[in-house]
Order: sequence, then C-alpha cells, then structure tokens
Amino acid sequence: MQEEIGRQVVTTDGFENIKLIGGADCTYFKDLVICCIVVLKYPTMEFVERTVHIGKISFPYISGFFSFREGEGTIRAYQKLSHKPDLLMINACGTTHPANAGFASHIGVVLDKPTIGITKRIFCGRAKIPQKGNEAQPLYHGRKQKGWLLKVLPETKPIVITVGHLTSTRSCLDITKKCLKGNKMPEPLRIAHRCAGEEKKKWGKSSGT
DNA sequence: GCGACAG
DNA sequence: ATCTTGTCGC
Repeated sequence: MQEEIGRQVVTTDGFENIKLIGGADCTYFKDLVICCIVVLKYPTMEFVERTVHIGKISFPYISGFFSFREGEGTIRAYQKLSHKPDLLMINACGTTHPANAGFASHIGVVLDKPTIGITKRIFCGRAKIPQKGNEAQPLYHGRKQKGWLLKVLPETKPIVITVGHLTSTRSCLDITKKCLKGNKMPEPLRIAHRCAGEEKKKWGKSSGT
C-alpha cells in the first residue's frame, strides 16, 4: 500500500496563495490516541480553530508505519474542521521514507492536500549538521534532496523539514520559516501539540484518573 | 549477523 | 509517544 501511495506523491507546489495553515499532532493516553488539528491564519499565525478526535489505538508503533497508527484519527479530526487549511503541517516525515510514503506524504495523498513533514530526528536521509542559528542544510535521501535540517535556535538540535505532498524543497523551507515565532517548533505544530496535551488532561479529569 | 529505527 | 531526575535561565 505504501508503494502505491508513494507513487502518487507530487513534489512540486500544488497551491496558489496560502491563507490558512493547519498543524496536526497526536498524543496517547492509556489505550487511546488523541489527534488534534489546529488551523492558523498565514502568515500571521493567528488562531482560527481546533478539532480533536479520540479513538482506540489500533496499530502498534512500528518505525516506518506511522500512517496506520495515527492516520485514521488525524483524518477524522480533519473532517471536523469548519475551515479547511490550504496546507497541512504534520509531525512526521514525508518523502524521506523507504517507500516515499512517510505519514506526511501519505495523508497528503489521501486528503489531496499540500503537506510538509516536520520531525525532531532524521528517519531516512543524510545531511550536514547546521551549526549556526538559522542555518539550513539540505537533506538527501537516495540521490535527491528531499528536505532540510534547520538550526532554528542556537541552543537546540535542528529540526528536520521534509517535503510531504504537493510541496517543493524550496517552499517547505520558506513556509516553515514563516511559521517560526521564536520557538524551536513552527507554530502550527507547537499549538497542535499543546492542544493535544490539553485534551488529554481534560479526558483524564472526566474519566477519573 | 548486528544495529538502528519518524511518533 | 511516556516516564523520571536534574540543571539552566528568564
């Protein structure tokens, strides 16, 4: 299935103007997956809305197969959005995947939506380590560049930016940079992460823990 | 054969 | 991801 998805991935820009950008993140609580999506105005990063979907974990954690663990919940959360974003930022890799089908690319194909994958560690690919603040180094996988390592803050490890779907190496770096507001993680993912944590706390309270 | 391995 | 201990800095 991943090979089939991987063949459908487009690595050129498939968007006009971005007015809304989304960020997706999942957290876990007991046997549940809590998936959260936030939508922000671009490039002001002004909050627009958030949705959540909570479901039972249906697939184990296996590196390389994230889509099957966090995909369903993320898509259900996406369907609940009143304002569909022009581009979605995902907390996972995109085309730096053995089958060209990391979660960011996979969900982009399924939703037919431009996506960018952001991770804290490299899964596939090689790159020089950027040292200076704001320095970016190309990330190669196979023979092509598929993303970047970006040293956002001088005191923290660089983030990994990868092309998801309907985006290019050039645009995924430009867009990610415009989403940075003084923190290591770009706003869509930082806010989505915070929202997921709040939902978990809320759930724990109402179910007695 | 052994180690590494997105969240 | 989650959990835990400890340190640094605004």
